[in-house]
Amino acid sequence: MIALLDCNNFYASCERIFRPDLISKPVIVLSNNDGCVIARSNEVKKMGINMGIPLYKIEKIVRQYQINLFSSNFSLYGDISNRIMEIIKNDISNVEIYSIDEAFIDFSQFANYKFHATSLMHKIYKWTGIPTSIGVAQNKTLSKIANFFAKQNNSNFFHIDNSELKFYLSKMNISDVWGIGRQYSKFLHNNHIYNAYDLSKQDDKWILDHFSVNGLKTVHELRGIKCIDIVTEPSVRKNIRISRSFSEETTDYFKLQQVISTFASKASEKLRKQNSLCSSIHVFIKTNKFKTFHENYYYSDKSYFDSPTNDNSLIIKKSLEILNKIFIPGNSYKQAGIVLGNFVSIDQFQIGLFDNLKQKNRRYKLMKTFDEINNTFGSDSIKLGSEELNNQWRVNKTKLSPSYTTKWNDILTVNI
DNA sequence: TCTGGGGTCCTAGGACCC
DNA sequence: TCTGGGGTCCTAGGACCC
Repeated sequence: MIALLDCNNFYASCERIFRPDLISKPVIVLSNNDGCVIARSNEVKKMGINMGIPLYKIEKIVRQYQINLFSSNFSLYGDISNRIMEIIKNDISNVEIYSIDEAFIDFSQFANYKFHATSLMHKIYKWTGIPTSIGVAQNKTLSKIANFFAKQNNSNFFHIDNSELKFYLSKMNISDVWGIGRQYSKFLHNNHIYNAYDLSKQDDKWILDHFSVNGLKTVHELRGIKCIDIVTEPSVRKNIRISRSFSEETTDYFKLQQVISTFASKASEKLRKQNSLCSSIHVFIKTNKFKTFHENYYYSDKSYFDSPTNDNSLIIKKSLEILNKIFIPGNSYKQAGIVLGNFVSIDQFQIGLFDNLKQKNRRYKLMKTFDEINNTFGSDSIKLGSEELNNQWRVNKTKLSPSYTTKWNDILTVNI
């Protein structure tokens, strides 16, 4: 038996931890630059405000119902998430942290699912203030569905037995099934398949012809067969991507150089954290796609390193070379990003024929010290000269809450 | 009139997830 | 005026090999 634990309206709930006055009031969390809605409290969901809608389209309703808006505060959400996952892992060993607010938990050792689920949710709420719900079923896909019903019934817990599959799957819209996205839904609708039960009855060959093997796994799981395992070991990233939209468009090459340098530096820091070296780097800049009707708005190129690296300055240097190639003067850019790829583990690194080992070791030590300083004294304590000193023009977060749990300066003061 | 068979590797693009 | 960010996996097709 597999349980899916899901934090209810996670980002909105995080904002409420230190603002209990907002409990049962409408709360929205916005994307970077306060652009789109990325999390909604139940009150907001009931108003019919959809996920991903741009803020400017709902301004009237926001004013009318006095919805509380927040800029996204990922250091807060990440920290709360870590605490929740620790609580779960303390109790149960076989856990897959699936996303910032979800975990698959092996429940097969338990006889009384409801008892264990309820006590876990109770503990999480007591220790962190985050409300959660748990769905239990035969496999991952079905536990997602059970969780869906837990939320729908406001019961926080739901168990689906294999004998009840027909009943519940028939009530499950095809587009709400895990693994069925917009394109697949459209295709299935065109073929008169509307709910999860319909899908589970389809012929294997037909599924394989129109979907990938993952589609077939989903269908088998709907039939109650276990196909997708719990992955308890956190996997090493295969790509590291950093990109941002800007609050103001820019034509300034120098500004873009600073932005790309900063992204390259941050990405290489992540790379070092997971003990990897990258062999390729991909840089892109975009003009405003909502304003560009005639031509291409996406400019990018990819380049390879002679020898895999996680050296800040090499990665920055290469990224700026690419920027120089793709930059077109006169264009007004709205977004930029970099992706590091083709990783090798630092332990399995093959020394190149022309590598200067002594130099490499010195750089390695330098990077280590660089990271140690930033870890000890806070990120951005030191950075390379080509990076931005401040990025105030770049990202707009006017409604940012304090980082209550991760910054000394933001810690809560209690007056007695 | 007419051009084999069997394989690997890489990449771009498309699907999905949160 | 104002539209996010960061991932994974699979497949088709091209290039190349013998």
